[in-house]
Amino acid sequence: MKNKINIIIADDHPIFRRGLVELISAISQFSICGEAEDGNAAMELIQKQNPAIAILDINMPGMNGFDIAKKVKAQKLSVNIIFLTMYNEEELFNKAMDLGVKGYILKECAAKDILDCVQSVAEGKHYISPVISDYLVNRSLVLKINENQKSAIEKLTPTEKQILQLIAEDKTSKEIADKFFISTRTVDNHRMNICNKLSIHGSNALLKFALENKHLF
Amino acid sequence: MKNKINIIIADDHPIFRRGLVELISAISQFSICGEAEDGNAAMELIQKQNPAIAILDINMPGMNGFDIAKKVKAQKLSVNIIFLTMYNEEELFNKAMDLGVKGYILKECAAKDILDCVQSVAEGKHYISPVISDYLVNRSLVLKINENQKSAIEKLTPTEKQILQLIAEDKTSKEIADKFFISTRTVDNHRMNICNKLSIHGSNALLKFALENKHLF
DNA sequence: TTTTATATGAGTAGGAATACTTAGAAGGTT
DNA sequence: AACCTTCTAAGTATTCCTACTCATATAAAA
Repeated sequence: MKNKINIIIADDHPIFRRGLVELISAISQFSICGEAEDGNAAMELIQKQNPAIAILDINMPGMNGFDIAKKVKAQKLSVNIIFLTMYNEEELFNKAMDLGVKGYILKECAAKDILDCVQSVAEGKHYISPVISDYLVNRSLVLKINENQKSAIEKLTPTEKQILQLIAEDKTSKEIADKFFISTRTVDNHRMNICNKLSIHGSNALLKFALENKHLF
Repeated sequence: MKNKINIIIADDHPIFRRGLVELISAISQFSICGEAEDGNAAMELIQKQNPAIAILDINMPGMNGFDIAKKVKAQKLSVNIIFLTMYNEEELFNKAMDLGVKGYILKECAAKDILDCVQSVAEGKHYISPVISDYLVNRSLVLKINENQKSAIEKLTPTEKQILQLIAEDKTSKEIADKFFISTRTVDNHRMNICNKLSIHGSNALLKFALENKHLF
């Protein structure tokens, strides 16, 4: 391994930090190029050392992990951030994802998990503690809300479904009519029938519905 | 624990299956109510035993894991499915998610991870092997495509951004005008300016853009 | 056989967004 | 002082969609 992966670690618990440093530096591929016990020191380290990865405790004196992630994002620094946290809360996790944090692991995780995380992030991938992967699924699928609509979609006739499909693909009524060699008025009628069956109303209601639910049909 | 959680296990490797059974049945909360070494047997077990959880190998003789998941979905059975697989491929994972599979873990995972997975799924949550959580993030965020548009959004003036925000929230020009006590014509002009800056054209172009990119602003 | 569902087409009305032009007022920049 | 940006506003025209009603043909179902 010629080029080691530079990592900085920030955690205000000395003993935990010590354990983490030893765990990671035991891997020849990784190199700890800095340690910090508060957020401000961590931010300085990131700016000066330009590490590949920064492992940050969320709760720290001075700047917390989120403050650092925001600043990194604003300044477009290249460091990949891993959050290491005690608590398992959906809101914190979602905020972290929005800030582009690459790794999110709980402190209760096994040592192997933490190393896997650093490895994955070093390869440019995300790594999320599996106990919080449920949140991630909630983010990506729209499960609950769409359960009703899902059954409503089943009520549509084949032609109606086809038209809904094309609406989701950004086609106008005229384009759809031309494609099927039918009148735009027919398409209009189908649109209205679909609206009624799905109980949606208002301007561009169908387009909105189609865009938000195209994964369902 | 009065009511144990009933689990069936299907895997065509006897030794692995044996290990899994012992691992899980060691937890008093869990009860193995059936074992199968091929997909058809597994499907029968699910239908007869109505277990809370089915742990399925993807590659099995007869029906594979996906076939079973499809049938379970079609028949609306209440069993929660966990996939246990050797290989780490994004397509398989995405298919599994679409079929409503609750747990997805690699066989290389630690015993603790597998137990955590069963526990999470028993609680109705999802549990995804962290080494594949990257796929999940790719599903939920639209990262790459929107990188260009991200910079374009920066060109908007504060007022324009605010209006774009409200468009994404499903407000009409009139509603936006009323909210800010300005003319709808002013809002119209802002809309047009935004369209020009973002280089988007066509009917309802802004609404489409706003809905697809609301996570960016 | 009567009814129902589906697909087709049209009339009329109005709301909403896009497209393009012009223009005044307020603020800061050079 | 001249210039530029931003926000404000209006005129005019067109396209698209929604809303409601009516009508016909066909095929399936009761």
